[in-house]
Amino acid sequence: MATISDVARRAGVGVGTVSRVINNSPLVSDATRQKVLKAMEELDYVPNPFARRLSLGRTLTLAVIVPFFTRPSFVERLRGVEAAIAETEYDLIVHNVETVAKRNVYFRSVPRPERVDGLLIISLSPSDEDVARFHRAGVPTVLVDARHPRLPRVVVDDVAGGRTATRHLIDLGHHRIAFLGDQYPNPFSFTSSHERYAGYRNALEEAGLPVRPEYTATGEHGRDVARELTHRLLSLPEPPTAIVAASDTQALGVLEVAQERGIPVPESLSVIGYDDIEIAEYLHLTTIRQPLFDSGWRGTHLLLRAIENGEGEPSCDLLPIELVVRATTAPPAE
Amino acid sequence: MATISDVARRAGVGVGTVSRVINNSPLVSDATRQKVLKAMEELDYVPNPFARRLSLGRTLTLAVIVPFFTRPSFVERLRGVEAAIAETEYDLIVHNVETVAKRNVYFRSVPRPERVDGLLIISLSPSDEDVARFHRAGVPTVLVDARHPRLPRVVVDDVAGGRTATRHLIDLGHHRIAFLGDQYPNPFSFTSSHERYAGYRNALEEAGLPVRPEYTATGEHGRDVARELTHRLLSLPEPPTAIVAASDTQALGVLEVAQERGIPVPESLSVIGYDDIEIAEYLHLTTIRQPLFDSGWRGTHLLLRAIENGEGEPSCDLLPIELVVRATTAPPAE
DNA sequence: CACCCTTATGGAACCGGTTCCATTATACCA
DNA sequence: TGGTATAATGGAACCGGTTCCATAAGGGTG
Repeated sequence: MATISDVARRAGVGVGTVSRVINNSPLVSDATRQKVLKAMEELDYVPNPFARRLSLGRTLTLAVIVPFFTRPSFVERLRGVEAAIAETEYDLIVHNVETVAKRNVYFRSVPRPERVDGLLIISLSPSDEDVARFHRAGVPTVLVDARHPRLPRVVVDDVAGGRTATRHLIDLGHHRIAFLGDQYPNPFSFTSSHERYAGYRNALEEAGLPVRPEYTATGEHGRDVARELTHRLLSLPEPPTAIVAASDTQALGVLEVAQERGIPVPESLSVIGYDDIEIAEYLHLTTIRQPLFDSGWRGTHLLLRAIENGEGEPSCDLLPIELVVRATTAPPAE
Repeated sequence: MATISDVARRAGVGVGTVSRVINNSPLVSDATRQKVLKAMEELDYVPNPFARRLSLGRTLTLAVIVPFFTRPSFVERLRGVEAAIAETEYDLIVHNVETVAKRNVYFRSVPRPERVDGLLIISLSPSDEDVARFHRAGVPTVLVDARHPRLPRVVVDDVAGGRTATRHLIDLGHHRIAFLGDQYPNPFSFTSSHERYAGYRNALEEAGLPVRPEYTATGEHGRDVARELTHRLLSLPEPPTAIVAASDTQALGVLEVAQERGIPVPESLSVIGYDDIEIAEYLHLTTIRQPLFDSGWRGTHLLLRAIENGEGEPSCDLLPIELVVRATTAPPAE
């Protein structure tokens, strides 16, 4: 591979001049610039990025730590991140977290200034201790779909989302509304389901409806667990006429069980999901849409700005949610 | 940040010795090793990876070029890649391709020895010219779900998959079987749909059934286009009693249209998909399962081996496919 | 014409590691 | 006891860039 001094020799100039051409310095005459560009072309020269980074003292690398990057909602966020980074000179390294141990390892080993210029964390809320470490390391860090008062973040208002979903059912005339979500606390400290639950409670209270404890069903995230929970809810002496699911995936479990038990949706049971993943449209699932791609995109821009200008006061971008009414919600039977 | 000479100074040794400790050289006495480890601990020292790479002359980085990394089947392959790399000291850089222009840019700029130690290409078949360039650059390259005679690759036998799917329908008693897939040639040179089509034809011919041109419907990949194509097939004077779809996504489009037109599945129309993505199980879709995660995993190991031992004769790993019979296929009505 | 300022340029020093070579200390052997 | 192989160590050179500093050439001014 050709190096910068090969180019310098061929063009009959010094290495400093070649470097200046590479970095578009105005301190090069046009004639010289042409000579150098010609030599670079002839040698098929591309600067060694690692030498460049070492010398610049910047890594030109961003890392993202993301849990379960196969789940559709995380993939969509990642796509936003990728799209934003593709326009820059940064490389992106993705760290996929599937166990708490892995998360802890990454939280310790990734945010180091000699490793990355910035860190993006998706859907994982770091502890105070973690955040203190990030700050000590001096690595700008941005959260997407996660919270910490001392870090800039892009979030959607999950409380409002839960409230909107529940409100929609109340407006249709439902009184017996159940909530099905992730258990809380959970090993990863995922909070979104819990906040949607808070919104659910708010909406009930605002409408003067009781919050019946037997109508709260939580468990590990996933369709299979959601199925079990649904069976439990529908076997109650007085079963709910509507279910708010904390995610579309869980709503799928509900729909599946309803079908198995011969309960027509939406005639005898209304179901609302959350996320509006691709399959939701196919299934005509009423749901709460959140701007997944956009959250990744904006988080990345927040991070790039923090790297540019220093961190400043941690900002909090609140993205809007949107109710998408399809065919799984309707007024109750009676 | 502490550097290697800070550690050397603190431990009262030379930088060479510290480097030997870092790299587990046996040429360090136990006493010295302990002193150095203690100094590293106290200074919270971690070697600068970029300096290390520059000095080693290896990038310790692998790149993967993957199209549409939100599509479920690609995500699952990527997860296999990620899992294999997480066990090594390599970093992974993901390049997402959504346009032909982007693919061409990545095919030119990514495979450079000063940039990556190895390249993995998923589902994109490079041209002869591309491959010649890869070889000239001296970057070991492995294909997953793509083919080129001069590159090692991990593929599934798409012809066999298409034949198995079609055969299943023939065995059920169908005679009027249509194929719905991607158009070919297409801008990305995706070949899998076309090969599945070849398998479809083989199966028909083996069974002595005619290949009716009006039963071949191809178009851009996606559910919406699949819907249109399905409408066309079902509006034929003699509509098919079964449809082989080249992917689960396209099978979803078929199911959706069948439902809209009030055609019961599988009683009046059998549908079989391909991939066995997560949602297929939920929809009880009969399909061909291919080992997606495993393909990424094995491709990565092939690449690591090629980096270790030099490339040798390009190998071709053929992964098995499997028929998964669920509830969307049955004998024809009459 | 001497002076100063600006523009262009070459090249050494540096980024933080690895590795090779020279040197010293120790052990073993005849 | 001298000689030699071996283990342990320090440090210079190097990887391939960037940047700063010194220097030269040209242009304008009094």
